[in-house]
Amino acid sequence: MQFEANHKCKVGETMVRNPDETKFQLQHDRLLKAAAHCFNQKGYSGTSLKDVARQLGLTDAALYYYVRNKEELVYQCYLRAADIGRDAMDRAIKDGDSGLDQVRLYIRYHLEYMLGDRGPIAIMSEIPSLPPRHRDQVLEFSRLHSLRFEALLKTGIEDGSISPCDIRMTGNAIMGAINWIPKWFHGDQRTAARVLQEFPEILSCGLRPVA
Amino acid sequence: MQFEANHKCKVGETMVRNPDETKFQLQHDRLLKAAAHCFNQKGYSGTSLKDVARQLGLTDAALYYYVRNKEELVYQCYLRAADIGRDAMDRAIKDGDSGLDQVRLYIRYHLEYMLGDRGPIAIMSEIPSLPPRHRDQVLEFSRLHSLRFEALLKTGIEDGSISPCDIRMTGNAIMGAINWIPKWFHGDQRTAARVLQEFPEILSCGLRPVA
DNA sequence: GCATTATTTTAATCCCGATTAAAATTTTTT
DNA sequence: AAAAAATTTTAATCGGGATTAAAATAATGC
Repeated sequence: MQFEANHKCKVGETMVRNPDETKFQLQHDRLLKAAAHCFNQKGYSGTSLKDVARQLGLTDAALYYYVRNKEELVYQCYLRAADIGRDAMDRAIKDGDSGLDQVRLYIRYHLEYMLGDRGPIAIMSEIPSLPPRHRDQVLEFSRLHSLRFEALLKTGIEDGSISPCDIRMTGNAIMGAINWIPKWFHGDQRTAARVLQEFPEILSCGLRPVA
Repeated sequence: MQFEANHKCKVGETMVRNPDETKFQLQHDRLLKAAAHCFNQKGYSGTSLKDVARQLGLTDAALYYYVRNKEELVYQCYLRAADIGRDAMDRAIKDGDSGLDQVRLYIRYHLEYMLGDRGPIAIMSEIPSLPPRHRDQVLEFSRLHSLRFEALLKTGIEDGSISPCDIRMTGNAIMGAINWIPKWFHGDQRTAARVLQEFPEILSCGLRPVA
């Protein structure tokens, strides 16, 4: 994903786009993470741009250099979250053997991202409050992701690694448990390790066939 | 739990407390449910009192007859949620046989309340944004509830109905899956029945000993 | 070191939502 | 039906947070 600065650049005329945008990219990335943290903590409307800015040692007005407005900030946070989720899913499908295996790996990879360098990731809990265009797009991404996850379950049931179940509900349960993590996890590495250790097993062991 | 009107009543003097407070109670209860619905949907800060009032066919100012302010509204929603959770827990412990049985029953009862007449129930996702006094109290209730749930798991492990696991993480996973439901459930009875049918099994089948 | 571009701040504006007091309406009591 | 109490509305205040423009500062290329 590529994000652009808010400032207008007449390319090839007076102003020139910064050829090496790494500085901007880096700050922009920090911004999305700080925002994700705040949004997860206090919700979209509950966090002021000042809150986010404070974490970056900036003024609220400074954020407008990186983002058109607050709504675009959540939007981009959500896009980033979708990206990361997709990434975890892709890897799980590639690396996984059976369906159960892929499910377990997806959970693992996703958690590694959430709790590791790429975290915090915004939980998409306020999609309805986005304006129609963005909402529909994010909703579509979210729907797609759910479908892919459900497909893993289906695969598992077909290859016998997962015992038959209501795919939709099972998917909702597993995703819910994952999405709720930011509500009680507050960054200590001890706990992060424990989550990484336990969750993939907890969330997938109920799927195994009784044999 | 008993809630009082915002209006001051000099009992035994000029003004007399309404002897039959059922009208007030009823409206107050409707208010908490409407608020819970909004809060679950758009978050605490994201919902205006006007939003809540609209659902009741009232003006925003009218709500102040029932609660001191917006914060007290969430607070009471959370107290109500705690009450209902406690209720489900009490019944589960009373009715349940083994630890696993109690866990399953707790999930069942809680879902019946959430999706039935007592719903919607506010998910306590914004405890941190309450003012210190209320926050600490709700946090305590929440902590207690989690402990009781973990105790069920412990009982189950001891009586052999649940296979050994990380109690804390398992509890978090199950509670998370439940708490997330309002994010995707939007009131259709078809789905409600399905949740009720599937969730207790999904969330507890992973606990059984492999044997 | 100068000129240009990139980044941030200062200092306003603007609007929305919470809150309140007083007035109006509805309900209950007698 | 009048009086009292309960409930709701109207109309105002008030502050906070989003947003913007212009100015200031930092960084970079030459």
